[in-house]
Amino acid sequence: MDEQPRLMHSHGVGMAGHPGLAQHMQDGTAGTDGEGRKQDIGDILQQIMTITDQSLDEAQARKHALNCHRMKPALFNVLCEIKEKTVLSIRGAQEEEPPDPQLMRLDNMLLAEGVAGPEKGGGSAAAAAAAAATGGIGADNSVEHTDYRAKLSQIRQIYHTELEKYEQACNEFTTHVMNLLREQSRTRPISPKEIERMVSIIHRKFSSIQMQLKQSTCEAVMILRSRFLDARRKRRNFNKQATEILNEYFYSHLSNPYPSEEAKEELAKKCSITVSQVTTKEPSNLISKNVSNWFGNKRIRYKKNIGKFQEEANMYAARTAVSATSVSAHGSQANSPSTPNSAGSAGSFNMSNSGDLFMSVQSLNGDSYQGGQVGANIQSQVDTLRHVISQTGGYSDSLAASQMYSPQGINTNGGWQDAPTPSSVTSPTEGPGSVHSDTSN
DNA sequence: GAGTATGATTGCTA
DNA sequence: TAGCAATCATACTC
Repeated sequence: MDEQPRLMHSHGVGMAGHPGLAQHMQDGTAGTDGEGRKQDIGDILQQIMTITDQSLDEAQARKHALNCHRMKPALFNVLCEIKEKTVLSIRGAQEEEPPDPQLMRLDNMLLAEGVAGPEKGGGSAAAAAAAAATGGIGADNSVEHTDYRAKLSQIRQIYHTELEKYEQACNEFTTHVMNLLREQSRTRPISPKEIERMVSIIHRKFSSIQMQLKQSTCEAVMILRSRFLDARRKRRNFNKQATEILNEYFYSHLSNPYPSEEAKEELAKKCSITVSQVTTKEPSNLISKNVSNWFGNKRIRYKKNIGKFQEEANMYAARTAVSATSVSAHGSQANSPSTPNSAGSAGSFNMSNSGDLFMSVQSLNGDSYQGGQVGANIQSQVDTLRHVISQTGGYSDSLAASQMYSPQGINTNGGWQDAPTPSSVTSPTEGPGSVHSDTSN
């Protein structure tokens, strides 16, 4: 039996937290004979093997007895030697891992959004950027800005609460495992490296949970951002007055409903179009863009379904006609909306009183109307009067029976005949007067 | 909740 | 680049 010298030799390995054990081991083997030791080791091993079958109290008592056993230090020493030999196998796992690039991306994003790191006003930078994208000013916007910040702040709060919980749980669990290992180190050799490794395993597990938290937080921020920035979600109908003004212009320029840039801006101002209704990416055209949209939609929808717009056209035509008559009768020189594209237009666009329209004066179709300074150029007055006349049967001879009203300016191809710019109006396959609907709706 | 109205966007053309 | 046509997405109405 060549074990004796090894049993006697202590390497002092695996005494973590228990420096006294090494000394105990060195002292514990003196004065024993070979046969007796064999018996003792057999007993100890037997007791260890059966300890799990016992009750907690019994096991504790047995453990205490084992710890006090005279052969325990020798056995412990053997275990230390074995441990020393096998420790090489776990060395590879000890190496530092490079930081996870995905985790870094998530961290960076959370920092940029103001969710992680120091409080930066609840993501005000991001909110400001988003606000800039939608125009940057206006009461609506500030409300949305506040809303965005509140929601971001909520996300931040949840994130930090959860993170704190995870960290606390991680610390508790680590402490628990370390205590367990220290306790176990009384009966089996456990190196500090082994404890470190165990701790790092625990940390890795918890950091993967944290990564999930970071990922879902990022997703929440992205959803919030996209909702805040998505202009389509923020569509607001123009108010009634704005629609009146735009319709007024449209029907009074039916022969050429293509307002110039200046006219668009003037209309936008008159309509008090809010920032939330301006969603172009190009700041230079912020205001007139939605007017362009409105006219674009109007032209197409009017052309597609003239029948549907008949009544509306009559109403506005009548209003404008009355206005023109009134203006003419009073000999006033009303400034009219400039329509550079339309022949005969003159003067600058001025709808200064259009906000007070439609009061007191009875129009041809019974609507009330204020004979104010409605901006209408000569061409548009002619258009309107023709329209009214056509409605009252004045042009009946020249109109096909199916065409209650031949819209001024729309040619047989569906385009506005005297409009120089919309040269691409070629697609309608049915003539004006046929009823379409906006197919998407 | 379904149907409709309407402002905005996208892709294309001239 | 403006405008058309189709489409989307939301608001509004019943």
